[in-house]
Amino acid sequence: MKNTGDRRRTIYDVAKAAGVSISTASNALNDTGRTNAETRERVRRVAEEIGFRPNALARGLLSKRSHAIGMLTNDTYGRLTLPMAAGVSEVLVDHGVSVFLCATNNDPRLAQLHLEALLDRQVDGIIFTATRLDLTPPVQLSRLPIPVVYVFAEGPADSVTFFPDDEQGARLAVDHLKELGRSRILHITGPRDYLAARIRAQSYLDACGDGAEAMFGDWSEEWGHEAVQSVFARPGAKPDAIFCGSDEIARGVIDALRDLNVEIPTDVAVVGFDNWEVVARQTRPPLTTIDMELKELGHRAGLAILSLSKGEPVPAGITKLPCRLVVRQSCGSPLQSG
Amino acid sequence: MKNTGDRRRTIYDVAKAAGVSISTASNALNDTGRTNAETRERVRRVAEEIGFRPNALARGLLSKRSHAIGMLTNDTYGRLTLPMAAGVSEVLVDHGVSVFLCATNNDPRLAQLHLEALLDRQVDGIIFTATRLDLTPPVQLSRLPIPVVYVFAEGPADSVTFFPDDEQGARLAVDHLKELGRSRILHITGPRDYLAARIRAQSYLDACGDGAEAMFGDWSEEWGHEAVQSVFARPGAKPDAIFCGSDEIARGVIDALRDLNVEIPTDVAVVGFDNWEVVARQTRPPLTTIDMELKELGHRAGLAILSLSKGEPVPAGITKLPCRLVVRQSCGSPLQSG
DNA sequence: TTTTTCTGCTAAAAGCTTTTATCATGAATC
DNA sequence: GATTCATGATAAAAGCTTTTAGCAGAAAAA
Repeated sequence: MKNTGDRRRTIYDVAKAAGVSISTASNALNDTGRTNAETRERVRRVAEEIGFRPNALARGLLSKRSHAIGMLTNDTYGRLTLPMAAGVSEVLVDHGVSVFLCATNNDPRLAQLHLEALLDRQVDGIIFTATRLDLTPPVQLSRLPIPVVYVFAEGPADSVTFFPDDEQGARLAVDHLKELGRSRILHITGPRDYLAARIRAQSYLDACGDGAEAMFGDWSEEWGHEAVQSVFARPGAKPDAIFCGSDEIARGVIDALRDLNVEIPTDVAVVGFDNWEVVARQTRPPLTTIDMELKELGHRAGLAILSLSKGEPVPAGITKLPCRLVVRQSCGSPLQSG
Repeated sequence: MKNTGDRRRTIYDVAKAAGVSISTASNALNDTGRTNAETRERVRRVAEEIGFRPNALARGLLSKRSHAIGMLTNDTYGRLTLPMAAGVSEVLVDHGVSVFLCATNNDPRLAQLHLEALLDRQVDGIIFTATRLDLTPPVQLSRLPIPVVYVFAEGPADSVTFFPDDEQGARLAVDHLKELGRSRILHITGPRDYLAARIRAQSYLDACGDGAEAMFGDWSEEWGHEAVQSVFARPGAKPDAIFCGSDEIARGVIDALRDLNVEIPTDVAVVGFDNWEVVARQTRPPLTTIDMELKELGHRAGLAILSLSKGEPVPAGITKLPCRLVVRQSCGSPLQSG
């Protein structure tokens, strides 16, 4: 007889069926107060039998913790957001915390609406995420009565923020190329006004020293193509490796190299950035690239907001999570190239 | 003096500040009962001043409607889910309804956990979405006390389900090619065990009649490439148009054609399916393709679950939403080709 | 035996809102 | 002047849970 009635079972039903008071039922179920072991077991069995599940609304109303958080994103496309959101949700579901997803489309009115809805719902915290590091939220998040964590987005100075470690990621790519014996490494990346592009480029320049060249453009395949054409058209030594600021750019680079009959990886090795599987797996040859560990970023943000919502201290400032090198075939193996 | 205290303002604070009772305050704010116009205004002004916002938990507890819904997805990647989720959220936020996003990763345990959490939260309904039409949920959704809507996923016979109209979408593609004077149209698509692939293929065969050929394979670029190579390697007439089952396949097709020095669109026109902008915009030439209107699908699903949760009737069965042709440059214009 | 301590349980309050039923008050009707 | 009516306000209940304070009974200590 599992909850066949039309109305949800309440703790009152449990108490009645077990022949105890409501408080005893509550104590038995939550292991609070003093309860006889035998009674406790009976209450629990009855609760199970009639399919009792506590009402999260009533619980939240009393405890002032709703065990829900809001995730505010201004990414419409979802390539970055969904893996992070899945990571957040995955790590929190085991703590009984659910996630409201709010897509703001970067529209301040929509963002404000979502924010108010979240506050009305007494969420325990908010995770703000964007599609780029240096984008501030479309709505004021700084004077909120609940904690806020920023992931892949710029927060105020003293806020808790998680970034992928673009500097380390870029170094990973360059070091990999160097280990394979490449020395003339070129960097083709996105627009200079993207913080991530600047960080990666600087890291590349620091690692490669003299002769290094970073070409800024768009986050597009077209730009990768165009950049390679211009580099191979001009006189002078040609690069033997290209480190790209994104997988899309890498894709354009690979296409252009093929058009020029340049062999990959024999003549030129290519490394991408993003590990956007659907692109990186499909290039010919499959692309060696840098994974930003978006899901892990989500895990960390989720745990951070969880701690903050419990009042536990979390170190403020920017935490950079290491990227991971994913080796496929666009650089060759050390053996091949050696 | 906007809520500078440490605790949220309640209706009790409003009542006190306005010098009325709690019930009067509630009536004034919600336009219920009988209230003097002057009192009503005063209460509202005070509420605004002290920054009162009703507690959704208390409200939901009483009304038994939480004004929240759950969205259960088994898509890890997010290319389909996030646009739909954004659509759902966008249409519901104006009705004061928020969306819990639950990524199940197709793991029954995780799905069960999420489902229970949603029920505990008294959500007003659940939207289940998958990455393919013929995938059933990883958890039992049929005997729930709340309505369920299926989007882009297979539901039980009498359920409310929304699909993109693959048949019409395929016809849109074929008709477009025919209008441009193409007659030998080939279809390269994904695995035969995907319902969507079968529907699109059948629609194509119906529209093209004799000589039409549908090649089933993978949803990958590689397969598109491979298929083109084999077709152009065998003797006989070559196609003057290729309708692809996905943009990724189309991308492989375009690459292969370029390798073969076949001009696009002069020699062969190409149409894709998905309007996955990041792919479709980046092919050379940019891809004419079919958009499944995922956001609109989300809108409709959101409105359906809203109606159902209010007890309003919603026609059961599968509703197919029309796809849209997005013309770029991979088919040429009627003028060019005419 | 009387007092203290412990055990197991319970009544009641609190959390915040909406709704129902009730209560004054002044105006209108008889 | 007595009765009805309409108005504007209010007290209290309901929704479901957890927690606090307290109560009875039994066991232990005096």
